[in-house]
Amino acid sequence: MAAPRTRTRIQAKNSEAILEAALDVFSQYGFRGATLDQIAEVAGLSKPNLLYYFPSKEAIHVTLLSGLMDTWLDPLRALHHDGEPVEEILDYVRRKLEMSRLYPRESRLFANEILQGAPRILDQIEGELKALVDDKAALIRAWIAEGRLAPVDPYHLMFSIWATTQHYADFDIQVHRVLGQEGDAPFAEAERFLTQMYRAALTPAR
Amino acid sequence: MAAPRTRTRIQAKNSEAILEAALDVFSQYGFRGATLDQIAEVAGLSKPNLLYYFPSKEAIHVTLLSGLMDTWLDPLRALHHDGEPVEEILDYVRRKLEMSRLYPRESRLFANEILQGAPRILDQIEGELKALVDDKAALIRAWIAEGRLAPVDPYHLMFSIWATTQHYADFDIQVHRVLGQEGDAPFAEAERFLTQMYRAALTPAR
DNA sequence: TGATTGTTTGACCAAATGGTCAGCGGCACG
DNA sequence: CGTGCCGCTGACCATTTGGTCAAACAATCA
Repeated sequence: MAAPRTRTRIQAKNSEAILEAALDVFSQYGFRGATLDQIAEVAGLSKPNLLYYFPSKEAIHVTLLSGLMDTWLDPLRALHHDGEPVEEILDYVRRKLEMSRLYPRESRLFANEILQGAPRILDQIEGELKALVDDKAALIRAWIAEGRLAPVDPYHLMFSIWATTQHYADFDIQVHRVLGQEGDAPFAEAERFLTQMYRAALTPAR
Repeated sequence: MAAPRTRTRIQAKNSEAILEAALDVFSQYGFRGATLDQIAEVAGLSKPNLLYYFPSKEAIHVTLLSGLMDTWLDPLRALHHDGEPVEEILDYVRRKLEMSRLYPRESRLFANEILQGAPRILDQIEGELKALVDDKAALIRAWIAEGRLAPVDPYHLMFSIWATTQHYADFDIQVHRVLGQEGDAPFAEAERFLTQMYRAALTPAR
């Protein structure tokens, strides 16, 4: 829709390069802070050429966000009702943390957008996202009713998982500076900590 | 330093109005996305008048951030070594959550700055913040050594507290839309959830 | 080869943006 | 009451920004 249908190789290559560059720039400066010139430079294209592939700055941004939401929800979709509840949720935490490690720019793009009031993805939040969350909240409530999970508010449980895992992508600079570490070390530590915390909080008393 | 020394009443009033307006605008759009015209309009002053009180856009931003860091660390400073460790930390969580509820703009301003690489507060992060965190981490380690707290990584514990509490300010729109609620209701629920979660995770096995 | 379609760009534009400045008005105080 | 400083503003400026367009250039295929 926003991008021309990817027919030729050139189109495929350049559209990809633009989105890749835009992800870099938007995720760092937010929508209003990013400029087409920056994106063009990172993409190795001229500004008019960008606008040959996308009708506007906003179209690039929207394309990125839409394409992203789907991927972003995958870890939650994979929360299945078979399996041990506590371990299922711990797996979800690990998948979500892995997303932060592998796709920090995507996480920041999201954070930026929501910080600014989510003007371009409110629909998806109230639609897809809410529907999926409601669905999984019901699953969690069922587990709790069966006594297989400590009684916790499923919505705030999910919020806390989002917050703690995305923190390592979004606040990456702070984490590294406070720890005085570099690279992926914090992620390994975070996995241990979060596993331990959520296991303690979710294991039902017996 | 950045603002002229507040001598007269007019200066006090206008400097305050400018910072208040700037907090509004910067916290919503980030530094690059905010404009002086916007700030001036919100403050009810003319743009040249803004620049009579502050030498530049950046000076306003820096003034806000510097003044903020101190307040922001207060809840952590209040973590005392006397008292029951688990309850001390739960109090800290509640204070931090209360900050998010009362000062969401401040939280977003911070989030925006860190998302963008914290160019203007890296020093304070590596200085004040790190020093305070190191100090409190030692306190937590001592509690653990005494067997009064479950053995957890103190740094990642603090990260998780920051993440979960600030989430309710920074991702406020998402929280409200997913819950289908308005107002402060999510904060009351969050307090219950976080208290429960951290109590479970921090209470030592016996 | 030539015609057609797809791709790229330099030059340009209007609007917005951060910032300047000369001067005007008003408040305070001797 | 006058004079001097504080507060304020309209007009202005250079630069940046999103976006346009005609024309040049490349790829493809009959």
